[in-house]
Amino acid sequence: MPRVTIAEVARMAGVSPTAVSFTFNRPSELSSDTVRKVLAVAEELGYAPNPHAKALHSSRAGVLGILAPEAISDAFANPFYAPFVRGVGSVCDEMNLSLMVVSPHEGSLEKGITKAPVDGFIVLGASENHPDVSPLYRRRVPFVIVDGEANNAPSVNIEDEGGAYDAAARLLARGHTDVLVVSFLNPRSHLEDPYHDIASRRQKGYMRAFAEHGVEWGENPSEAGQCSIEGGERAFEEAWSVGRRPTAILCAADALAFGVLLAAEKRGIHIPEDLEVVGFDDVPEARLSRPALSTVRQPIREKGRLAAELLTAALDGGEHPRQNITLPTEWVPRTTTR
Amino acid sequence: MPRVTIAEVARMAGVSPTAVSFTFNRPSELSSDTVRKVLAVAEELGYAPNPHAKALHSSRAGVLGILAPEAISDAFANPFYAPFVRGVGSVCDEMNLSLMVVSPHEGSLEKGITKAPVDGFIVLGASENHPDVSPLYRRRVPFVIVDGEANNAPSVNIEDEGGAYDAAARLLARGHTDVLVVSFLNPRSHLEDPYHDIASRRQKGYMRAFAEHGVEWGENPSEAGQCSIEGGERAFEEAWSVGRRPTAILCAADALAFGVLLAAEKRGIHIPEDLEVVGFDDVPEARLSRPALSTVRQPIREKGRLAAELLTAALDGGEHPRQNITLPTEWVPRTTTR
DNA sequence: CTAGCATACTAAAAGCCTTTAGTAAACTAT
DNA sequence: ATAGTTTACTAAAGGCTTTTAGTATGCTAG
Repeated sequence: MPRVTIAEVARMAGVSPTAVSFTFNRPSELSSDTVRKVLAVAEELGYAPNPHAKALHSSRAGVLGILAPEAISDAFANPFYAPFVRGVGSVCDEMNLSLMVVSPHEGSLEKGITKAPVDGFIVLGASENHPDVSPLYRRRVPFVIVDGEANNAPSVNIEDEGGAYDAAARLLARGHTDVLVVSFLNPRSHLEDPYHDIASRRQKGYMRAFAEHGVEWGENPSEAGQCSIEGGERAFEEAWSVGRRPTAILCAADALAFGVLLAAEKRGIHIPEDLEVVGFDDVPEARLSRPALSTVRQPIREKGRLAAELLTAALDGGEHPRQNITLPTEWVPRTTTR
Repeated sequence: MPRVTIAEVARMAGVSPTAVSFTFNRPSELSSDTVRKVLAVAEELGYAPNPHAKALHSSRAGVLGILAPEAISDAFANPFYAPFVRGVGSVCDEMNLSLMVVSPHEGSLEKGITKAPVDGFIVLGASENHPDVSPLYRRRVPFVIVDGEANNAPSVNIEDEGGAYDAAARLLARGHTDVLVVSFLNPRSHLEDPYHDIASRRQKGYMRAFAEHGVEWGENPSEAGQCSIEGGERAFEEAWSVGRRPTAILCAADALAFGVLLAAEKRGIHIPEDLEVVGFDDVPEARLSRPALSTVRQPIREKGRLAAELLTAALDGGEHPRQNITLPTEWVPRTTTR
């Protein structure tokens, strides 16, 4: 039993397929009698235009894609994603679009891209000139870069380096001499220009503060691998097990800081008395954690929202508006610092 | 400048469109020389099969849809979504599918459904016989029900009532006589059979425990509206402002409990000494909260994963395997209870 | 009474791909 | 040398819709 098609509805209603199409798309061209009749038949048969055929013709699927650099199940382990999706989603909600998450297929992001029925992409964590992005250029799929370098495409970034510098400087001003930096690996780092991915940007900020305060960078950073709570726990445990005993920890993401907090508690370490901990992002959970996480706030939802707005603008205008936005960060002191 | 089509590649490579199609889909039918030549031309021109055309023909888009009962930006305010998406995503990752989130368009879920280029839906929080679901039946779009009643379609549920009863009974056993219940409103509740949506199921469990312990149900529940941290804060504030002074609070979702915790702290209330708090779900944040949330665990990722597996099975088999799974819940005592 | 114009509708093309059925050439077996 | 098979490829149909260009009807205006 195949799907009901426009032809069947047309036949049953005694009109042409065109009339059925008009009923749904431009009812003003038809007499109201005809519209009523067609709608009745469509309702009875359970007909609705095939979205694929529609998209094929109009090359508008009504879908915004988020291009994630990692597997979906890994991505949403990072608490950054939920508020970001909320931001993108708020635009989708208003414009009646759907939201699609695309990740590498068989290890190849290009395959994921070419198979995805979307109108445009929000590219997360890759620069414009990244190999993974070039298929988008060549296929003329509109896109917006988020957390990556861009000169020709629109982009949304935050003050990664400045925010990190500020947090580190405040910490070091309290006289710490052994500070552990816990960082994560960009899933695309083997290809990425190291100065453009956000982990590197933040690290650069930390290093500048270290240098200014005459604190040795030393063995830093401890690599957590994936940006998740578990990653933070592992990084802490690893550093501790090789005898590292810092008096403060700078985490390049809140997710890592949560892991550090959990692991430190397990070791009976008092925070912030014995150990100060600082995060980055200010995800919604930061104010819930125990103790509440001092961190660098970036406006995550705003970022998602702006990215979606730039994308829809590019979609409508046909032209990339080439707008490169950098959002400010803000120091948020809570109770993991003194 | 239009997109590169199969015809153009064929012309440039000096072969038929069929040969180009075979190059991508059934290369074994072609000599390796031809495949190489076509691939070279395709690469040069930046060609990839148009996903809409492909989906139109094969009626396989390679996309799993999650049908959310609420706006995307509201949905992801509930910390339940991230782990659920991780579960669904793990199947997508393995099978090279993308994941789409569909919410009501112009207030109508049916519009969202008919416009979405997906192969099947995971329906969240609606029963099989819900009006929003009937378009799926009629269009013969495969779907799986999650957190809703189903007899003909496959479904995944948890022991909502049993888990809630257990949590409430443990609490009441400690002699509380004034217990506030904070619940949320199902976004579809105006249409939903009240005994099938999860808030009602959980409430039923609470009520049973109240009755067994001879505790009055009274003014309960306090409605938080949206299932979010902010909703929990509001519900707490509202109850407090009308003079309610319970010694324990049962929250129908962890998100609400987090809000309660935050609001209680603001009022200087000590937890668990002055007030015990219990959640439901055991979202990842529960072990981070301050104090750590005692709650009823449901295997959220597992639930998402199973739903996706049932859906892909239905997609492949053509037939609904009609499997109705109910997962167990588990009491997780942490430090918001004594 | 005829030219001109809305109105209501339709035929056919376009959009891009996959697949079925089929052809031509080269090879194998007898 | 002939029939049969395999290999490598193509023409054309099919999938479903939207849109453009056009037809038939009835109406208005001069």
